Amino acid sequence: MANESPADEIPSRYDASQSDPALYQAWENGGVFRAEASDSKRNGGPADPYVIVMPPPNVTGVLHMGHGLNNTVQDVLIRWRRMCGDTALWVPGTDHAGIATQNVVEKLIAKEGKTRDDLGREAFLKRVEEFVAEKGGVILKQLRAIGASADWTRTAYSFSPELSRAVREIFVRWYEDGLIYRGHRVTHWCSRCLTALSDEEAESHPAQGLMYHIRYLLVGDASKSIVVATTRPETLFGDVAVAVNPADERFTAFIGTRVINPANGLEIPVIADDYVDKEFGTGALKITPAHDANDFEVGKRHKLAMPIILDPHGMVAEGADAAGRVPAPYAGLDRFDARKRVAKDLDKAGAMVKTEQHHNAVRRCYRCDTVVEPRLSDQWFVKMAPLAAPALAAVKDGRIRILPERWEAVYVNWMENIRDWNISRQIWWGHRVPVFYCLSPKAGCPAHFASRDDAPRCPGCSGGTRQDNDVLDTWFSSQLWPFSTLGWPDKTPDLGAFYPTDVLVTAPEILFFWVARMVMSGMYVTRSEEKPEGVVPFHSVYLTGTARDAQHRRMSKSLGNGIDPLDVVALYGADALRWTVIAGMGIGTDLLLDHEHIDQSFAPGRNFATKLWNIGRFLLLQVGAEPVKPVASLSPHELISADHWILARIDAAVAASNAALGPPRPRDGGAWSDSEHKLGLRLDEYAESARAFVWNDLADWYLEHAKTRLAPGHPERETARAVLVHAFDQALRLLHPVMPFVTETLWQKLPGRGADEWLAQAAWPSRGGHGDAKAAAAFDAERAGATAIREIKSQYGIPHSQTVQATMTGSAVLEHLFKYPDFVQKASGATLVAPDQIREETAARRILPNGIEVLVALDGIVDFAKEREKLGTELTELTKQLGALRGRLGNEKFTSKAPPAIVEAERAKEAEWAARAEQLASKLQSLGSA
RNA sequence: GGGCGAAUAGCUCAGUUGGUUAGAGCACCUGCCUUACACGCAGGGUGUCGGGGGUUCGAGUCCCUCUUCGCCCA
Repeated sequence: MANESPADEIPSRYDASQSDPALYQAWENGGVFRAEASDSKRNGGPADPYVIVMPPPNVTGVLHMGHGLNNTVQDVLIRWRRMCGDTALWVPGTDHAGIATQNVVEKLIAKEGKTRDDLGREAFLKRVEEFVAEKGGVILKQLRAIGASADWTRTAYSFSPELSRAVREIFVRWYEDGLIYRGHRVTHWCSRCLTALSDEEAESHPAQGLMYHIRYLLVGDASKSIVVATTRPETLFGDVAVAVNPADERFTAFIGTRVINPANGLEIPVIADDYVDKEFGTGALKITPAHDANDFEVGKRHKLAMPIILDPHGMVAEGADAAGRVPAPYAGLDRFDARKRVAKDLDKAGAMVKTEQHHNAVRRCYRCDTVVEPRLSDQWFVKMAPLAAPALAAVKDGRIRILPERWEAVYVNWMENIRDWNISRQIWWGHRVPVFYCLSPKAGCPAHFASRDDAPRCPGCSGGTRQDNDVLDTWFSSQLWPFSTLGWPDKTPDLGAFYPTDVLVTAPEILFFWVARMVMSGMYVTRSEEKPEGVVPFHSVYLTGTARDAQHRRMSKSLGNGIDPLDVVALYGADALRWTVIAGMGIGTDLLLDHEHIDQSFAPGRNFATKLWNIGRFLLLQVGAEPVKPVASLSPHELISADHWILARIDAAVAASNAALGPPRPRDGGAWSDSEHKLGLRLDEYAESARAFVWNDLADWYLEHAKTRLAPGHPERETARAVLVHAFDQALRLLHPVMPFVTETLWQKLPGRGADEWLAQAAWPSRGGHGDAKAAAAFDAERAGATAIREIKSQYGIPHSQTVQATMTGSAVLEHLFKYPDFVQKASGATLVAPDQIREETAARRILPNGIEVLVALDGIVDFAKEREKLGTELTELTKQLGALRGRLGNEKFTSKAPPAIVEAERAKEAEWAARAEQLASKLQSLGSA
C-alpha cells in the first residue's frame, strides 16, 4: 500500500455491538427518556403531552419477535414526538400474568414431585414471589437492547402495592354500583389450570369429532323412543330431560312423557322448548344444565335439577345434586376415557343408533391448550352492558379510532353483543377478590360485601370476616393500565399531565382482552359532571400485524420458526432489526421474516446502517471538524443549483415523512374528523421516504456532486461544507426514530456539536424553504444528462472508466451546464464538447422528456439499427397514447362533462406529447437516411 | 352459522374523493474494485390490476355476480 488513504483510520462498517450498549446507557443516565409532569400543558407547562403505555409483557417472559415489532413501533412514535417538542412519555411495565406465571411455577415444583396443594396457599405464593424476584423483569433489560426509549423511572408492575390498590378501588366501586355480582351459571372450566375462564380466554378451535346418535326409550312403551344427537356422551349422566321443539310434529306425542336415560337408567321428562333447532342433529336434544351453557338456560326455564357429574379435574364423579346418577364403573374415569366407555357400553346395550363424523368447534384454555369443560359454578361477574354503551359510542363518533379501520367493525360487533365478564379465577397468584363474608352471620349481616381494607369488620354485626378465596382475572388489573400506572386513584400530577394517553399499540388478538376493557374502565373512572361519559384513555389504537415466517406461519415456540430479536441485535445491531421491522410492516400487514435466512431478512437494515455510516465517514474525512456556517446565513448567490436542489429535496422528504406519520392527535382535541380519521401512522412510508432521500438524493447525487467542491482550496468549499453538513444533519434527525443508535453516534461527530446535546432530544426537521425550485431544475437537467450518457454507455457496453465525448442541445438550462461541466463529466465518464464537435452520423442519442437531446460520439461502434429500434419503440408507444388522448379530447362528451381542470391538463399533455413525437420522428428520419 | 376484509410485478405491498403512459421495496438480469461504502456503483420493468357483467366522457378505484383466500365471533 503506497498511499494509505485516511479513510482507513475509520472502519468502513458500523460496529453496533461495540457502541450501542454504552450509548443506551448514556441516554438513560442523561435522563433523555424522562418526561416531567410539570412540562405538560395540562399542568400549565409548555409542551403537549404525548403518551403511550406499553402493553405490559408477562413479568417472567422473554423478548420475542412480537415484542420486538410492537415496541419498535411505539419507540418510533415516542422518539418522533419527543423530537417534535412534545413531553413524550412511554410508560413501561410488566404484568403478573396470573395463570401463566402460576403454571410456570407449578411446573417447577412438579419437578420436585409436589403440587400447589402440598405447599398450601401461603407457601406457594411465597414460591411464586421468589421466582418473580429471580427471573422477573428480564424482558425490560432486553427492551433496552433494541433501543426502547421508555421512561424507566416510571416502570410499573400490575401486582405492585400501588396498582393493587387501584384494582381494589375499582372493584369496590363497581361492586357498590351493582356492576359486580355473584353469578351461578355455566362457565368455561380448565381442568388443568383448575380455574374458571372468561369467554375470551376459552379459544375456539375448529375440530373434527364424532356425533353420537343415542336412543332413549319411552317409559312404559319400549317400542317407542327418541333419538338424541350429542358429541359428548359422557355428559349423559347429567341429563335431566330431553327437549324438542314444540312445533316439531315428529315429537308432539312425546311431550310430557318420560324416557329412560340409557346411561344410568333414570327416568327423565320430555320437554318442549323453542331453543331446540328442528334441523340440527335428530331434532331432539338432551339437556345437561350443569355442563352446557344453553342447556343451563333451558334448565332454568323448566326448573330442572342441575347435577354436576364432572369433578374439577375433569373426572366423572357425582358432584352437587348428582347423587345416584353415575353408575360405579364410570366414577373416576377421565372425561375422554368416559366418552369412549359410555359409547361402547351404549353400543353393546343397543342404544347407540349410529355415529357420524362431525365438524365443530372445541374451546381450549388460552394458557395451556386443554379442552375446557362447561361447568356450573359460582363466579364473580362484571355486568358489561352499562360499561359498553359509552365505549361503543366513543368509537362510533371518532373519539377513538382503530387502525387498520376494519377492526372498528369487529370492535363494534363485540360491544353490541357483549356478555358479562367472569372475573374470578380459582388460582392463587393474583389480586384476591376483595369480597368478605361474615364469620358468624346473623340477621342484618350482608351475605357478602366488598372492602378496600384487608381485614374489615362485618358491617352488620361488626364481627370478624373472611375473604373470598378467588383471585381476579389478570386482565382485570391490565384494564386499568392507562391510569393505574399514572397514580390513579390518587389525583397525582402524573395523572393530570398524562391521562388521557395518545396511541395504544398492540396486537389484534388482545383487542377484547385488553383494549376494549381499558376503554370501558377508563371512561368509567373519569366520569364527571362536565363529561358524564368519561374520558377515553387514548385517541388511537394501532393494531400491528403478526410476525410470520416465509410460509406465512405465525412464529411460535412450538413450530421452532421464531427469530430471537436479541440474536438479530447481536449479529446486525438494533438499528438493523428496527429498520427491517418498520420498513417491512405496512399498516395492518403481517411482518414476514425467513427464520432460515435471517441474514437475508435483516440485510436491508444492516446495509442501510452501513450506508449511513459511510456517508458519515466521507463527511468527516472531507469536511473536517471545523464549524460550518448555518445554511440560513448563506446568501442565495453563494448557492449553486445542486445546493438548491438538495435543500428542496430535504423539504420534500420532511413533508413526505410528516404526511406519513400524520397528525399526532385529533386537531380539535376531541374526535377524529372523517378527513383525518385514517391519516398517519404509516411508518413504512415514513421510513421509505427518509431512506430514499438519504440514499438516492443525498448520497447518490449531492454528495457525489460535492466531491469536487470540497477539494482543499476550492472557492466553494465552505458553501459545500455548510450545505452538506446541514443536509446530513437533517437526514440523521429524520432517521433517528427508526435507527436511533447509528444516527446518534454519527450526529455526535458532526462539526460544531456542543457537549450534552443529544440527537434524541434534537428538533425534528422543519421545512427550511431554502431551495429555489428554478435553480434546482438546472441540477435536474444535469442529472438527466448524466443518466442518459450512462445509459448509452451501458447499452453499448462501454465501461465507466472509458471516457466518451458527449454533448447536449435544446434547452436554456444547458448554459449553466457548459459553464460547470465537471459534475456531469465525472458522473457519466464523458467529456462535454460543443454540439458541432459531434457528428450526428456517428452518435447515439437520447431525447429527454424536457426536450433536451443528448448525443454521445461512438465512432465506429454506433449501431443504427439499435438506435432506430430504440427511438422507434418509443415513438410507437407514444403515438398510441397520443391517439387515445386525442380521441378523448375530440369527444364532445369528455370536454363538456369532465372538470375543466382535467380537460386543461389533457390539452397541455397533448401539446407536450405531440412535440416529443415530432422530435422523435424527425430523429428517426435522419437516422434512416444515414 | 353470524360479521368483516382481501385478490395489482417472482415475493411483500402502495395506489387518498373515479382523471399522467399503474408505482415502491425485496428478488432477478447485465456491466463495474469510478480512492465513503462490493453491506457498494451504474444500467435494465419483468403487469390481461382474480373471472364475468354493469354504471360513466373516463374504472385498478364505484355497483352486481362468480371464484379463491384471510380475520373476528359462534
